Parts: sequence; structure tokens; C-alpha cells
Amino acid sequence: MSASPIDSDLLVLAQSFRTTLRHAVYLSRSMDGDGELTTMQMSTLSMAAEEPLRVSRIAANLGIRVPSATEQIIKLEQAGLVSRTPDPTDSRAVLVQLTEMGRSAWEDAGRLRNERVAALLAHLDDDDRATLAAALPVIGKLSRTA
Amino acid sequence: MSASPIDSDLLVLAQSFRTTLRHAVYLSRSMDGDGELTTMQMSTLSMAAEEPLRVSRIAANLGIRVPSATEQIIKLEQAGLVSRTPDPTDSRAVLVQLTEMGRSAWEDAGRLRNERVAALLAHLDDDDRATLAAALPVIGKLSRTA
DNA sequence: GCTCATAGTTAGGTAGCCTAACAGTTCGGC
DNA sequence: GCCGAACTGTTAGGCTACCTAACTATGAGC
Repeated sequence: MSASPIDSDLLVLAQSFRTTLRHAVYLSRSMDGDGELTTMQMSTLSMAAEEPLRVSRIAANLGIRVPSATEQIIKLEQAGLVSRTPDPTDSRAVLVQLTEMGRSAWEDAGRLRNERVAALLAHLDDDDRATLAAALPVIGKLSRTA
Repeated sequence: MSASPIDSDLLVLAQSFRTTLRHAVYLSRSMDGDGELTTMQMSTLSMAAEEPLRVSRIAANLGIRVPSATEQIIKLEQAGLVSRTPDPTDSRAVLVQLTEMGRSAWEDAGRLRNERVAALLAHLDDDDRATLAAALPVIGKLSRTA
């Protein structure tokens, strides 16, 4: 509680947020080890599921460079999960969209993950679940701020 | 609310937890891009800061295999941040501990990250911060369950 | 039509993870 | 005591995902 009253409390919260986040990252990693699609692939498919996307936007959303995104997308294409077509409004650009197969693979994988997470959540009591549910939008807000 | 009352609600919560977590992962990644120590290195130093640790425990805590941990630890050793000494009670084992330099590097980096996160948290209002603070232990519990 | 910016791909390199194989240490059974 | 099984780390070799730099092709301004 010296010069800047917010600092001390915020730093304490920041510290425990960082620690928690670190563990959550390990948790999330542990959930994609067993199967078919990696977390990054899931993210890519999730984006493309909504609407056809440009490579550059996918890269930006994933926080990686365009060439890295191209690489991953080509793999997804080879796996038959997405298609790449030139953007009709700008032939420099490429639109990535889900194939029929990609959509069902994405849905299946999402269902599987949800079930796995739900199984974890089942260990919490109602209060904890309510607390968690309330905080998710706040964390989302934070991520968007950054 | 059919056969299994928990399922539906849990799955919904699971879905939004997964999405939030994904964004949080990107957030956390964006916070270690600019500097000296990676998140993994920070984690390793954090563990060693409390007490000397065996390689196998570090690997387990990081969720990686022992050889991968060895590799990272050797790099930290070469950077002068940790020392490796044989465990006096079991000469097969190796104890990893922070050097003077490692401790101050760890403290500096932690401080920097805390400040960066605190700056994000400053954008939230008091209610949101309270909500977040309440949820952190719950997420911690989940990570431990897994 | 020339120039400059933009969208992706290709090429080459690095870091971090993995499994498999190895070396040294401990411990239990005989 | 001593031999084999179990355990702790390290070494070796390979894979994947990321990066930067350089290139191709298209679009936009003058």
C-alpha cells in the first residue's frame, strides 16, 4: 500500500493467475496427446468451421507466421480435412474451408474433448462449477485485451 | 435433463472452458515472446527455487520426458542459472538447484511478467477481478485432478 | 505500363520434444 | 557377499512445428 495502491494487489493476483495459467496449459496439453488432432489443428478447424478463411488470418489467430500456417494447412489438406481455393475477389489470397470430412472430424474431436473435460468438471461441487463458469467470460475479456 | 442430469450442463461448461483455455494459452504465449526466459524455463526455475529437485520430478511436473528435461536443464546450466550435483543420498540421482544468478534472473523475469499481467488486470473492474480471483483455486483443483 | 504493396509458397535452419539404447547405482534374494 | 532386476540420468538419432529470408504472383496507384 505505498504510492500506487493498485499495484500490490494486482501483482499478487497476477502472480497466481500466471501460476494457474501455467498449470492449465499443461492440462490442456495433456488432453490432446492421445489422438488424432492437435490443439492447433482443432483451433484451425474451429475457425474454418464458421466461414472460409484466409491463410493470413489463420496465422494471426494462431499467433504464428504465415509460412508456418501454410505448412499446417497443407497437412490438413493432405489429410482431406480442408480445401484451399483461390479467393474469387482476390486471386492472391487463398480461402481455407472445411471439407465434409473435416467438419465431421472436427465435430467428433470436439465432442470427445468436451466429454473428457466434462469428466474433470464432474469432480467439482456445484459452487466451484458456478465460480468457474462466472470467471470464464472474465478470462476471455483478458485474452481479448492483450 | 434426461437420463444423466449432469451431462448436458457439464458439456456446455466444458465447451466454453476449452475455448477460454485456448485463448488463454495464446495469451500466455504472447507474454514470453519478448525476452530471455521461456515459460518452460520459468517453470523449471520456479520449482528449483523452492528446493533442489531431481530431474525426474522436473520432467514430471513439466509433463515432458526425462531426456527432454535433461536437455533443458543442461542449457540452463550452461547459462549459469542452475547447478547439477549428485544427490548425496542416492548417487544415481541429480539435484538441480538455482545458482545465485539463476535466482535473480528468475526473480527479475517473474517481476516483469507479473507487471505485464497486472497491467492487463488493471483493465478489469473490481467485480471481474474478484470473480477471477475466486476461480483460480478452482482451476488449480482441476489441473491437479487431471 | 511501372512501381510498390500485399498474399502465399518455398527453402533452409533451429529448438524442443520423442523413443531407444546405454551407463552407473541401488536393492532384494540367495 | 554377490548377481540380477529395477531405477536415474545421459546420449544418440529422428520428427515436428516454428522461424526468417527469398521468391512468385496478383492487385492498386500514378
